[in-house]
Amino acid sequence: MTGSNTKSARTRAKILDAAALTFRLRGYAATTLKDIAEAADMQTGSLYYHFESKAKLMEEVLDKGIREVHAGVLKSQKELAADVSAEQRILSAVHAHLILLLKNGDYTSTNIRNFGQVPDEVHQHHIKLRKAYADLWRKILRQAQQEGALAADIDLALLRMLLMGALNWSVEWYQPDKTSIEAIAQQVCRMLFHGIGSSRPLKNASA
Amino acid sequence: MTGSNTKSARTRAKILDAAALTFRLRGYAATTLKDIAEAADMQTGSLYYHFESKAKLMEEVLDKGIREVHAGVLKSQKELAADVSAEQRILSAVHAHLILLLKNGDYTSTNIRNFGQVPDEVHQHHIKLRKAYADLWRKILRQAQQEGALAADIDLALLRMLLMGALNWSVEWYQPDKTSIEAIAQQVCRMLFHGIGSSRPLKNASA
DNA sequence: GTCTATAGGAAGATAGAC
DNA sequence: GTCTATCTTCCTATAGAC
Repeated sequence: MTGSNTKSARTRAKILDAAALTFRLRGYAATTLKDIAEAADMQTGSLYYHFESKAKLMEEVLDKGIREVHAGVLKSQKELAADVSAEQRILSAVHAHLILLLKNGDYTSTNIRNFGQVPDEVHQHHIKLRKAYADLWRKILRQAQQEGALAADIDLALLRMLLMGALNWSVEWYQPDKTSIEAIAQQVCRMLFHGIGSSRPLKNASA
Repeated sequence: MTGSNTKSARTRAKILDAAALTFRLRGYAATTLKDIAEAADMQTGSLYYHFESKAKLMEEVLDKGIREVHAGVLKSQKELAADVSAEQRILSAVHAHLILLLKNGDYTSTNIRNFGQVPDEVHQHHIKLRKAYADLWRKILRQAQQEGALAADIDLALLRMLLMGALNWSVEWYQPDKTSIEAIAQQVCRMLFHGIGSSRPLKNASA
């Protein structure tokens, strides 16, 4: 019945939202079910009608976080015209990742911030989805390299991890009222493709 | 008496090491004083002779983590010959940061992984040291730009945060038996300065 | 479906013997 | 300085009324 619109489904969604928010702010262990219940305007005991444990609740939040960012990046790629450059495709993926992380964000950023510190069972359960998302990026980068848009000697695994790190870390510093997400994505890609050194190709490179 | 070699000081250091290790693995909230005591071969109650609370213990671990990486990067800069290029200086700083994070690492990586999720009091206490470390990087990058080694239109604040993100994230993926830290640092700097695009300046650029 | 009440356990911290 | 024992509090989870 996922996604149905019964009252139960709506309450369930409200709890999940509250959990994502609270987990993101405080982390898994430091979040109590009372915190979540308060954020969802309920009593602690009532949560158990919808979720069997704190761990299961976290599992769903983490899963939804990865699914959202995965779907967002995938969509960004499908919406591109067939003939756009590899740089455009990567810019689009970077932008989509940042949007999901920083704007649509409690689920995805809970995922980023807490993945390392959940109970083993939750961690294990979640690994497959993480890998699937990593595979999407592998594919994007590999294609760019095969087309010759990325230098042949770039280590794609290293590049991917550095890029994910640079992007994911933005949850720690991003301020909505400063630079726009789109501007950040553009600058990331410009530095990435053309380098920060003064000898790099100039100006119109990112147009 | 910090750094003295009395028995008390040695026990204190042993507890701190155990705490850094355990906090890094499990996070602040999920770590119990019993965990720390076990890792230090003591009983829980005995910890209180040396530290007044779990929060104070975390404060010291976090402080030591930043101090170590700050000192390491500073040392890397002082040891360079006066005439090395900006790229060399940054490579050296990147390398030092990674070494502290990945090799000498429980204090620094506890810091990276848990900074967002400690009690407010601990967080507040720690902000100054974080800022001082950020200032060191600001200075390194600004100087490189002033010398003309970084393109004039690079946003240094953004660059710094992206770079810290890319480096710090390595605690999540680094495997000691794969690529060496030195090789990672070199590749990071090569991609960073010259870009990943196929049009970038070739080969000897990083020599 | 949501509430109140509470069981059962573990956590941080303290007291006092040695 | 370190131990054992314990206080107090808070948390997850369950039971049963409504």
